[in-house]
Amino acid sequence: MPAKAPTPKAADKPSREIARLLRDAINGGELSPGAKLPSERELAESHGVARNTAREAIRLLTQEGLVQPEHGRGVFVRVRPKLMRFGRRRYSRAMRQSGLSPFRAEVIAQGRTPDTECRSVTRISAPGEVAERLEIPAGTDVVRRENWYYADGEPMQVGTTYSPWAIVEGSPIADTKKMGHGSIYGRFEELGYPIAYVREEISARMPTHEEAAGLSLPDGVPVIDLWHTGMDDRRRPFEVTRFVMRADFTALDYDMPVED
Amino acid sequence: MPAKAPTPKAADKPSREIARLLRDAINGGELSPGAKLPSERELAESHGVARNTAREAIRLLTQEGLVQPEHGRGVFVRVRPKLMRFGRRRYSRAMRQSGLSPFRAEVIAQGRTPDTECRSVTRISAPGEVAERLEIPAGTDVVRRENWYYADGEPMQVGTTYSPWAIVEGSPIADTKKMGHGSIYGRFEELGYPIAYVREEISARMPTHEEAAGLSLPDGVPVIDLWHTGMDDRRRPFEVTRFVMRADFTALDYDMPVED
DNA sequence: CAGTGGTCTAGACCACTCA
DNA sequence: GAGTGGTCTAGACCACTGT
Repeated sequence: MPAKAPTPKAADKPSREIARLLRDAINGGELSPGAKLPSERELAESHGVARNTAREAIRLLTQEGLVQPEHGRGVFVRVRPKLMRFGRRRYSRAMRQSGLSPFRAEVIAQGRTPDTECRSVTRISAPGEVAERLEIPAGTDVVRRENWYYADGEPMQVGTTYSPWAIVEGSPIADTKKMGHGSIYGRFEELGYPIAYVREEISARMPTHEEAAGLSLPDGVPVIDLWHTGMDDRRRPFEVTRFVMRADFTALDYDMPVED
Repeated sequence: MPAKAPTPKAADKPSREIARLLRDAINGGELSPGAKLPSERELAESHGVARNTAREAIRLLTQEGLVQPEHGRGVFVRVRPKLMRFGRRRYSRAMRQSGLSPFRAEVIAQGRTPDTECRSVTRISAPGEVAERLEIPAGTDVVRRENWYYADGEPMQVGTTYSPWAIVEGSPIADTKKMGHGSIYGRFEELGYPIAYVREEISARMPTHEEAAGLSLPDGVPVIDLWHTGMDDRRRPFEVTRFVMRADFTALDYDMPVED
C-alpha cells in the first residue's frame, strides 16, 4: 500500500470506529428504538472491512446494552422498557390487604399481564447465607419456596424464600399446594409474625450462565441480586428471600426516614 | 473429511464447550481467584481448534464477569472484592457529626485508602430529571457538583449533586473552592435544611462507553445507577444526587420500618 | 527477546426468519 | 430461496508485559 496515513485523524481501530458511528446515530436519534441496523454484510462492505470486523462493532454495542441481534432477522436498537418499580410500599398493610401480591399489582398497573409460578417447595437445612440472616444456627430446617414471576409470559424475576420450619410448619407456606395469589405476609401475620421491618441488601452483576438461560436474558443485560429479610415488630427475622431480577425491567424505589 | 459425527454427544459448539470446561474449573475451585488461565494459543492447541475459537470461549467468560484478560499478561480468574456497603445509616446524624463523609468512612473501615475529588462546581438550569425530583420548575437555576470517589486510587463512583441556587447561594456548597471532607448534610443543616427523609431510586445497567472509560471498568462489570433525593423534616426536597457506581465493588443495604 | 492478548482478513458452512 | 446472524478456520500483524 502507498501512503501510510491518508487520514491520521481516523479514530483508531475500524471496529471501534464503526461502533462509534452507530452509537452516535442511536444516541442522536437517527436510529430510534426498534429500528433495524444495516446488516453485518452491508456494514462490512460500506466501510471496506471484513465481515468479522463489522461484527465486532455490533458486539461492542450489544455488550453496552444498546442493540440486540436477532438470529435470522437483523440487529435492532433496544427498546428501553418502562421499569417495574418495587420498594418499601411493597410491604405495607394496604398492599397486604389488597389480596394482590406486590408483583402482580405492579405489572397490572403497567397494563401488562402478570403470572407467578411456585416451582418448588422443599424442606432443607439452611445454607450459611440464609441462617445468618434468619439468626438461626446453620443447618436448621427451613422451608424453601422457589417462585418465578412473569410479565406477558416473559420471566422477570426469581425469588427464593426461606423460612424456619419451626415457624411455618403446618401453614399454607409450608404446603406444596397452592397458597393463593395474595401476599405471603398475610400468612405470616396469621402465624403471629406481622412484618414490621425489612432489610434489603442490593447488588448487581452479570447473570450466571444458568440465570441467563433460565430468564432468557439477552446479552448486555445485568441482574439485580437482592437479599430481603422480613422482621416482626420485635425485629426478629422470620423470612429471607433472595431475588434475582432482570435489571432492564426493574427499579427499586425506597422512601424512608433517616436514622438518628 | 471422513465420518460426519464421531461423537454426536459433543455438547454443541466448541467455543461453548471450552467455556463450560473453564467455567466448571473456576466454580469447582480448580482455578482459584487470581489464577491464570491457559493462554489462548494453548487452549486452541489442546482442544484442536483455531485460536479465534478459544478466544471466543474466553470472551463468553469475560462477559459473565468470571475472568479478566490483561493485555500482554494473560487471562485471570476475577477476584471478587469485598463490597463497600452503603445504606440508610449514610445519612444519620452520627455520620454527619463524625466529620467523615460516608464514603470515606466505609473505605477506611475496609482498610483501604479513600480519596474524593470535586471535579466541577457549576451553576446551570435544572434538567427535567432533576427538576421533577426537586419539585421545582424545569430550568430553575441549580448548583451542580460533580464528585469522584476513589479507593486505593481506583475510581469507584461518580456522584452528581444538584441543589437549588436559591438555597445554597453564598454557602460553601455553591463554592468552587474546597468544602472540606465532611458530609455535605452538615452544610445543609446549617442552611436550615436538616435531612430527615431520603428517597433512593435504584437501577442497574451496563455502563455507557464514556462511563466505562471514565471509571476504567473491565468488561463484564455493570453499574448501579442511583438517584438520591434528600428531604427535610417537612419532606421538602433540597438536594438530588445521581450516583453511578461500579457494581462489582458496591452493595446497598437498607434497614427500614414497613410503611402503613 | 519470547509470550501474551487485541485486531483484522477472506473466506466457509450452519441455523434461523420470512416472503 | 434469499437474507440474516452464529460459528469456525488459518492465517497475519500489532501492542503490551515480562525477563
